[in-house]
Amino acid sequence: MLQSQLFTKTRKEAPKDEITKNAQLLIRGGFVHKEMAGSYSYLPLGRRVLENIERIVRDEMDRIGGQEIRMATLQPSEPWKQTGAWEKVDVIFKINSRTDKEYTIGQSAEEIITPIVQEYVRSYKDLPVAVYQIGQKYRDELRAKSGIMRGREFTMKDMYSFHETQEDFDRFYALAKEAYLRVYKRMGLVAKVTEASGGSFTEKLSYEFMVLTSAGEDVILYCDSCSYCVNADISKQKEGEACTRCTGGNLARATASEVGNIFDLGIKYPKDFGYTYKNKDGEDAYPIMGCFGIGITRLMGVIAEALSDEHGLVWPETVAPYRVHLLSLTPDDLEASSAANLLYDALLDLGVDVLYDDRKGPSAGEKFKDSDLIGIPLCVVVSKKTLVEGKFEVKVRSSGETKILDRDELLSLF
RNA sequence: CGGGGCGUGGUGUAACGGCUAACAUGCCUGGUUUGGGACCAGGUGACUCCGGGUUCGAAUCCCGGCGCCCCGACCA
Repeated sequence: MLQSQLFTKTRKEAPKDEITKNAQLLIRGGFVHKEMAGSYSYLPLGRRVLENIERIVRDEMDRIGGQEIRMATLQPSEPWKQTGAWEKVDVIFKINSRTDKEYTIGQSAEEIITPIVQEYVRSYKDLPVAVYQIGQKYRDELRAKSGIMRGREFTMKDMYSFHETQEDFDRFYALAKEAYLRVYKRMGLVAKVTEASGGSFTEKLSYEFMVLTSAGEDVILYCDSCSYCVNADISKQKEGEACTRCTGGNLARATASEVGNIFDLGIKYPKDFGYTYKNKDGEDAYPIMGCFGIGITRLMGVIAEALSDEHGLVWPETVAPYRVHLLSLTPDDLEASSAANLLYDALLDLGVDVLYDDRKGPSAGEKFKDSDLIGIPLCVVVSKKTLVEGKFEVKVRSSGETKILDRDELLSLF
């Protein structure tokens, strides 16, 4: 991508009403545009980041047998009334057509997926099954906040699984847990599996996946020795007390952001919809159901919060909008600009995603500032200074480490 | 939803109740520059969030609305 053609521009200053780092940096870098409180548009750079996050999530869900679908976002009110959610869940957006028919726009999809699976999965031979989607969710939050981290519209991966037995659910839950932890790790984040309330879903505990960040809205207590972690909301223990799950560990306290969760739904939804399958003995039985969420847009915000520095964003390679930011410092110099053009083409030939700052106006300093702000992992500088020896400067955004390489050395990095 | 704060060119700010609403940045022209948001000159851009009211006179004071942010509550 030629940066001279990129329609978004960076900004020196963030809008004054954005306090959180994720919103400030993402707006300044031209990744997102705010439409209203809790609702953002994703611009070229931001859209590419989201796509990369989605790719990782999709990859891991497919790996544990998830089947991707796409459910309707505009949904009938009836199934929501059937389960009681229409009255009980206050974040549901309710809309009326001009003929006064009631609809909702999806805030979750248990009410949609259960009847779909019911139609096809009728035998124990068809179980277990796990189905997921990645799509927009809409929740009538009383207060949107924290930039893109808590909006009224957001992107979520929601997976639903159906099982014959509790044991089989537990087996799949363990698989999903590992997949979730891989998802976060691949994005450069460290998540903790946290015991939490099941909300209005279930009496049982649920598990939340928490990334430690000061921008988070949850408080967790975690053991400094074992992997035990609990949401402070439901913990009977306090910071500094001894861990009850291991010997020698003490509980530490931290703010964190929830980037995923798992609920054991039991047989609530199959019961509500009269969904039974035939078991081995030919009897009708309710499948046990689980739901598994990952906040895609929130992950983008958490990465922006957790991995940025005073100069701007620092994207991990796996989610970065481009892999290389190629800066042509002296585009008016014929020799330098043709060297940059050749390098750009060579990188494209190798299949490397490159943002090429070929702009003629901005000074060298401005290009460096922009590059730091946008946060692409590798910055390659083409200028007369190093070109006299036939070399290029390569800078790693995260560490600041710099190397002077010739063309072959540079291309061999990819 | 309770409490607090804030609404002025695209963005960030200024302006005692009183002159043509100022400055920076951005954007456009031209020139000069090119290793950390460089410089010079000219230009563009605002019904001061909306609606009422007070006043000779309102960006400024009062009332109502709307919007945004923060704290809390809430959070499938």
